[in-house]
Amino acid sequence: MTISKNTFTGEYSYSLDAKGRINIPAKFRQSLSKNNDNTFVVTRGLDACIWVYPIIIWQKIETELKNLSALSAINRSFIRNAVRYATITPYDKQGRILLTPSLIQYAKLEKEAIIIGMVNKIEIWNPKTLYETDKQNLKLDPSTFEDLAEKIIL
Amino acid sequence: MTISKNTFTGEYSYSLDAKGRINIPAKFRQSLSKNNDNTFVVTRGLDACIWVYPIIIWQKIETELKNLSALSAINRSFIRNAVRYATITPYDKQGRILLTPSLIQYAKLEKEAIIIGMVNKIEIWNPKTLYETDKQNLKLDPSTFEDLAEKIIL
DNA sequence: TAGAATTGTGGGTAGCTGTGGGTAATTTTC
DNA sequence: GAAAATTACCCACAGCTACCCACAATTCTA
Repeated sequence: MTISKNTFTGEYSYSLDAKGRINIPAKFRQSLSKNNDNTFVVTRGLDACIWVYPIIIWQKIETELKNLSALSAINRSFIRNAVRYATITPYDKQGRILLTPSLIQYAKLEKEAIIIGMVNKIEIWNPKTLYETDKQNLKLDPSTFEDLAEKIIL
Repeated sequence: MTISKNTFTGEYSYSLDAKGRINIPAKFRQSLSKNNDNTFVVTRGLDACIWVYPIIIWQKIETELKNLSALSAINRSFIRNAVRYATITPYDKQGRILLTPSLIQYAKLEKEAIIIGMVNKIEIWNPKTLYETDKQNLKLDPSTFEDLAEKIIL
């Protein structure tokens, strides 16, 4: 099989229900390798969104974090945000994961949500916040974008 | 076999059906190497068209994206824009791929569509848009082409 | 040139997906 | 320890998608 596992692409529109559950797109679930045990890890993203990792990938990240120097301020901040709010969440028979109230509040999620595949992780956004963030990003240094694009996009 | 694999040339006219499916020219499918599993990746082009990659080629892009650190906001934004419109699509027994409504809208596709081989990827255009873009490009500074000519031997 | 195979296009349907809600089990509170 | 609140697990169902078949037009072959 050539299709790579634990890799996610595409943008989907889903809805958060009254119980705080949200469906993970079927395509994403099918992309999971079996040793994930139908389980994700959800945590705060560095943007105002929720990050969802296959548990296998998350375990690698944890290992790397242990090796990071605690001296750097950015590392400390990253560890604090990423690890502290991380929750292990298996999905139910319908393919939904349960989000904690804290994460829902952090991402300002309401009923409507955008789910984006980010290659090795998944992002869950409030559509409005995503739109605002997109607008902000246009102001980032365009030459860096072009450098990246020339290197990566064929 | 002399023609190199995963390489596409020529221009074809095909039609998008009511379900959003479009046929990939048989010659293009035959050019695919077997490890593609009859699968393409479709995404937004930089022009108002749809880009179609053999999945093997796309996976190189994915690998590069995975190596970008998520600590940088520019990287995150770049990854998001690069993959958010990308969908993995195997073609059916008749050789058709399924386009998402979002992509169809982006390329302003109607029933008639032009499919162009662009060496390592394929472009799908609305004929009108292609015609307009061609006209625009004639107005570009001819020295741009000369710069390219120095880099690439035709 | 005639027959055979392939190609492009249309449509039907079984099964899956996304969403809502119910109930029993568990935990919390007083 | 009993009542209340929360959680985990189950079922239902409408809408959609993936897959299948059909067929005409074109291309290939002998």
